[in-house]
Amino acid sequence: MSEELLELNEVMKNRREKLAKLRQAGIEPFAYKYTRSLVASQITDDFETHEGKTVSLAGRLMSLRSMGKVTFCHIMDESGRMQLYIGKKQIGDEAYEAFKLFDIGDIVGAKGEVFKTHAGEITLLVSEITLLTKNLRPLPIVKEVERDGQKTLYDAFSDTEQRYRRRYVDLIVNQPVREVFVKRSRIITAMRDYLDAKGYLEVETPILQPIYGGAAARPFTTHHNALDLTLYMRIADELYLKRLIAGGFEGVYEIGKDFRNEGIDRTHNPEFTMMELYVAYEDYTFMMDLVEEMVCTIAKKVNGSLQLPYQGQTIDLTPPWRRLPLFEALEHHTGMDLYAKDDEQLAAAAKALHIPIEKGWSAGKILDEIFKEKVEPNLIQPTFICDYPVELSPLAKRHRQDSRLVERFEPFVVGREIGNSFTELNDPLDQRARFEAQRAAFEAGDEEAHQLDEDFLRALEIGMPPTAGLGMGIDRLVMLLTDSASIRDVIFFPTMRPEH
RNA sequence: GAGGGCGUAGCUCAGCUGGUAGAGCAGCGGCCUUUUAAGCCGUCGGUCGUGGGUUCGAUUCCCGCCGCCCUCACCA
Repeated sequence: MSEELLELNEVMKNRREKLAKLRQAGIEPFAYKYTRSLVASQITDDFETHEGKTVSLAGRLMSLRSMGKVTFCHIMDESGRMQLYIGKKQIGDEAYEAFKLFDIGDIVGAKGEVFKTHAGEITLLVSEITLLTKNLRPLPIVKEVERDGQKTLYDAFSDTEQRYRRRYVDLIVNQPVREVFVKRSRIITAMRDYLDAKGYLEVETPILQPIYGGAAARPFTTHHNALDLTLYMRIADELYLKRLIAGGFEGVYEIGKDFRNEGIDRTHNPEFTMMELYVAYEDYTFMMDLVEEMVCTIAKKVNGSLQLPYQGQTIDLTPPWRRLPLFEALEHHTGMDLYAKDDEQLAAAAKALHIPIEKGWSAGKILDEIFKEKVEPNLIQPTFICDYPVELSPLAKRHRQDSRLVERFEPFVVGREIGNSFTELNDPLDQRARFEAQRAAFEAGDEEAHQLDEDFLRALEIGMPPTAGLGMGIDRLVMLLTDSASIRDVIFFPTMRPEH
């Protein structure tokens, strides 16, 4: 403790001294409870009703302006801010002396009468101020001034590293950050409401899995001691949810974290939130309609509009969204017909388009690369790209009109994939063959190839009805609907290296 | 993993071609009973991310390391 004190800066030492002084004066600096009658916005939203009434509020001290015998300050609760007028005359000499030991960052309870100052600000004329929690570590002091309706921030807490590492501070001093996370919560609620209203059942499936599957990705590996067993953090929910469809549920969804052992950037975090939905007796065209309707329902609920600004662009979610077969999209953006071409022909095409590829890449991989370079960046307005090559989609059912393709689509917005969907492969023999092909790819060095899941095949052999499946990246959807540039801005605690 | 940028007081930032650091806010001490980036006077506060090197002398130049951001690669 004494060693720790040596490291404290003066401000922090000072606060601890005040803490001791308060205790000496018989004031407990960490209260047990405070009963408040209202929150700040209830008063500011309806001043007439509350004017002259005595109310009690609780919140964090965000500013202090002492004029001697009178101090003005603002407290902030979850709903907003309220100015307090604290006068020696009103609260008494002894209480005013104690109040001088309060700091910005303290959490207080305030009881008083609602009035408006000469300057016109709704204020609490405090008769009783109670310390609820003493702040021992100074907060960044952000000052906000409004001139001609324009808000200017002074000394904003803006260091991204500090903001992500100390999100609790970020949330206190940066109001827009709080709003993003409130909206995130509302988006997920709206999605759940939509799916529940359709009669689908929300379920939970294992996060720790002995065989990881459902996507092409490298997993996190862990170990169960009692079973002496290697387990993987799931990279997708897919194979378990489809077992549930085989088990007789006709519509199931899960919202939860997936984990992929990959790099971190603006659109990727190692743990991220995914919604997966499976509906029996439907196919991917059904799922396209559903995605359109669901995203629009959510957008209307949380933003009140189908038009939304994203990083300087305007996105219009109004259905119907463009539906574009992959090879048409490729032809449109490259001027080349790339359908049914072999590895060599595609390699030549890539070369002609100045897209670097590596030796030994499969046709699917080259197509994927050309797509990413030439098509994806152009998919600004919502677009369904559909009908992918079969080798890229080992869990999707072959296209009913073209066995080289699968019935699959991915919704794109602002040049970014926000989901993935297909008519699910329910032919266990074809599924086994696809797994075998994946095993071959893995043995050839593709670390992200799917693993063969014998039990999943067993479920398909029992019989899974025709089924439509969907995965949606919740974080990316939240980014879109909150105009956030980085996935870190929509995840409370993004993955970071430890500080020391 | 590669390339680029950044890291100075609690917060936001200055610090030119090397001479051991400044401002505003916050803090502390005053004055002040309707202020609102309150004001005025005074004052405290920094192993300049970290470890080496060059130099009489390094926040400044060089190298290693740590962390963050951006771009690329990998991926959703």
